[in-house]
Amino acid sequence: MTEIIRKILAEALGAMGIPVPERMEVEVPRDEALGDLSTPIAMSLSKLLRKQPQKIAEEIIANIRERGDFEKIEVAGPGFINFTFKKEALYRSLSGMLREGENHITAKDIGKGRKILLEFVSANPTGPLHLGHGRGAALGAALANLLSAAGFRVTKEYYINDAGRQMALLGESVFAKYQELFGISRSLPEDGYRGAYVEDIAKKIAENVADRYRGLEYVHPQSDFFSEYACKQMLDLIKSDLEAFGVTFDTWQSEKELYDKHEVEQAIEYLRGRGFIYEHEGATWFKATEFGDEKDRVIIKNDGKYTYFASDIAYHKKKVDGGYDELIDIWGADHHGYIPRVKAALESLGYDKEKLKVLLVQMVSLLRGGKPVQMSKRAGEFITLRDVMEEVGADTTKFMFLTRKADSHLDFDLEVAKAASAENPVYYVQYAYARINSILRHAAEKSLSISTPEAPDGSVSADVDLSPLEEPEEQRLIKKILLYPGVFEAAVYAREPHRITFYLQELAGLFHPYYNKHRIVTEDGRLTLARLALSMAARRVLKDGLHVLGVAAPERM
RNA sequence: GCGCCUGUAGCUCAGUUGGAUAGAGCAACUGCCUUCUAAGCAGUGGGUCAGGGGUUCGAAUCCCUUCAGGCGCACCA
Repeated sequence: MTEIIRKILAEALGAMGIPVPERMEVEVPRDEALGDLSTPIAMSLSKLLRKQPQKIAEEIIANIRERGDFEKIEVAGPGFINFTFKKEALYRSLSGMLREGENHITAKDIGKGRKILLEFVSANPTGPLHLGHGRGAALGAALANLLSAAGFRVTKEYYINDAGRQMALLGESVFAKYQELFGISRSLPEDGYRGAYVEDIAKKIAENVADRYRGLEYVHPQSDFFSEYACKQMLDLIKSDLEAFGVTFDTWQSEKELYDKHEVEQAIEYLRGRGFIYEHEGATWFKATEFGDEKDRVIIKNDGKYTYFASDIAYHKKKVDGGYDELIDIWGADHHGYIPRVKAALESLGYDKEKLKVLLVQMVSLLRGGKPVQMSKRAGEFITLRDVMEEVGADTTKFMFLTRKADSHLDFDLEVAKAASAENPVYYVQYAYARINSILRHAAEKSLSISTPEAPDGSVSADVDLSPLEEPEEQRLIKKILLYPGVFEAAVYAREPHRITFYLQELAGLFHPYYNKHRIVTEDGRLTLARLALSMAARRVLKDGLHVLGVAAPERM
């Protein structure tokens, strides 16, 4: 519907010789009595044209050619142009949507096949995923679904930090536990890992190799064996946690591999050739300040070891070289200070830094009954993503994450999430979907069903006469359903899946009262078919939206 | 000290990139199942949009400032 308004506005402005603004705002008026859709465009043009908004609005209206779809178009308030559709126009749009099936939503093809590399989670394989990772996972997966549905070619990537000190620490921690299994006391390294999972891995190794490494020192080659084994175990655990959470990846990029294939060296040498690398006090530095960062950054320490940033340069070079039109990184907000240097790296490599978009996910505070849950990774006491999934459920957890925009802090209260489970927003939306399915089943028993591309087994064509839908609840529902493509599009442009979440709650919030007040399946065949068609349309949008969010759409509850 | 994020109903959060009288869910209170699913519905109460200044036709939204919370400011990852 918003598309129709934009089109006729553009035509009218064109006829008036006014340049069409890039972004024409079309919104739903606060009060439905004002109209179905509204635009403040006359007010925004007021300054440019040096005319009163009301006058401009009137002129625009006078220049609108195709007004056949509208009951009325009028100026209101300080200069809004309000549009009210004819019922027939709404019925026509809804019929079109039913006929087109899934294509209706993605038909616009915003992405036009452009390639996006979406990197998210990328948690170090040194411990299980926690709730903050879950938030990134939920957002990343939803964003990938959203962008894919909009016609982008999205690759979901997980970057594995399997090189460097942390892996050595993990290996040594496991090694210490392994020795303990044979009654040999070894102190953990100072910053070692203490979780129960460390012991689990040690036990697994003992099962496999028995006492082969008993009593040895933590040096090559056993150090490599332990750290690599532990890393693999952790990755398996992370993968299975993500899978249980319903999040999958297309590619897993290993940091170690960047070193093994000399891609880090090559990237640095390339930059050295361009004059952005220098030696100072025994270390190798990158001239980040040339590209707007606060200070230059060390990439090789004076002990000869690379910093994390060194491999990140190579990694992001690899990303761009992969032929992607856009890179999206989802990071925890605690890494925000890192953005300027990575952008600097991209620029120094000769790439457009605007290609990279970093989405920051704010911290999650885990509460139980209003009190913070104490978590200490060092002591190995923390609640993992899996714990939360088992306690409150994956769908609820995801939905909670996706009802917030990424950059706001989040209090996740286990008691609230659980206690409210019966009246959780996620169930409200899912219930609407399940309820519609129940109605359709009921209708099918009475040999009443309608055929649409997604339900081809029906006996009646989608060209149902919708004109019996005259109740205000029905009008509201139709309009809300027809708004979905616009909401979807806005969510895509803003890269904000949470807009879908809120829309779905609103849609469910119209269907439930409708259901409660009116019967879908009645003695009146014409009315019944029309209502079934409306329900089908709502069902499709709910299903599509839930799919984007990565939340289950249950046939029954 | 500097930088980034946040501050909206008792609680958790939206607010369509500056638009009309600021919304939803929880929580509280009152009603509704013989009928397609009560995980639902109908109704009631609830606000100095942290405070102050500015920009303009118009500000929760943009700018400045104060306050509060969080997170960063490594030759850590």
